[in-house]
Amino acid sequence: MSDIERTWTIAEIALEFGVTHRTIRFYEDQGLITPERRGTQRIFHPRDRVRLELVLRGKRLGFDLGQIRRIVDMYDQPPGEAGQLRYLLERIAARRLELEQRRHDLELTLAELDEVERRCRADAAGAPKSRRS
Amino acid sequence: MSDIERTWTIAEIALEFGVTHRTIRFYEDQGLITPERRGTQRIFHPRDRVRLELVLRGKRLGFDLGQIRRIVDMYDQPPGEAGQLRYLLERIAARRLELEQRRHDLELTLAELDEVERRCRADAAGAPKSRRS
DNA sequence: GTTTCCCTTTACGTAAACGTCAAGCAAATT
DNA sequence: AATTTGCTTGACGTTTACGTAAAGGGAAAC
Repeated sequence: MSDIERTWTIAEIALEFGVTHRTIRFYEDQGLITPERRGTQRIFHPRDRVRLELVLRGKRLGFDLGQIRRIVDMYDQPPGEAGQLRYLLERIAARRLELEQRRHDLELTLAELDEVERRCRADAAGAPKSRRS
Repeated sequence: MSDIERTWTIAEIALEFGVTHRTIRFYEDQGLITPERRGTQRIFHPRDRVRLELVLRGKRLGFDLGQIRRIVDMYDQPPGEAGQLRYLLERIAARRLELEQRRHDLELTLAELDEVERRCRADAAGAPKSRRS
């Protein structure tokens, strides 16, 4: 009776997330997503959607697919032994450092954009005749 | 005595700006810089330095070389040419949107890292299989 | 039963931004 | 003169993230 777990086809996923079939199959090749196979067809479950979401966000953040895979792999680690947990914590810490560095660069870039835009608008407004560097 | 206009060699420029010779020649191929040629050698004038500076800043801001080319070309054109300024402002606005999306993604990711870490620590405390200090 | 779709795999192609030889000129030094 | 040093021009190689075409399966529609 219930949609205990809806599933999606590759076309639906591609449309919804704004990527092509090729992209999705490529991500599967890279081990970023692992949709179920019914015969030869791919069946996408909610967890595949979550992972794809993470992948796309990682891309927007400017990570390459290798790094993205390491990131998404962190999310469904089996709660394992203490050693593994410590290792995971280490990687989380490292990733956080990276992200915070990135955030810093981002702020710098936005500030520089503001500055360029400011000068640009000054040029546009200030009856420009000649300019010095 | 009259350093009325100092010039630089490709090696000096490369060292100073932290790029390789290959990069500089590539930028020349792309029409981003046009150093003087004395015989077969390249002679860099202050204006080449200015343009290279613009190129590198554009790269830091995340523009591709095609966009950068349009931007640095503005440098030689009648200052304040309305169309060109508008183009630059458009690119800046678009880039800012991307960066702000990125900042949002960053916050989400950092928050999720916190969450993963929290669960991870709960696991470590709740089901300790081995102890280590 | 055949056409129509959607999906599949395999495989080669592409673009950006250089890297990396290879081979050679030209001035400076020995 | 010979060597070294710095610069030059091709020209092919590299990586990432897919695009694109070829060839075909399986089921649903006609």
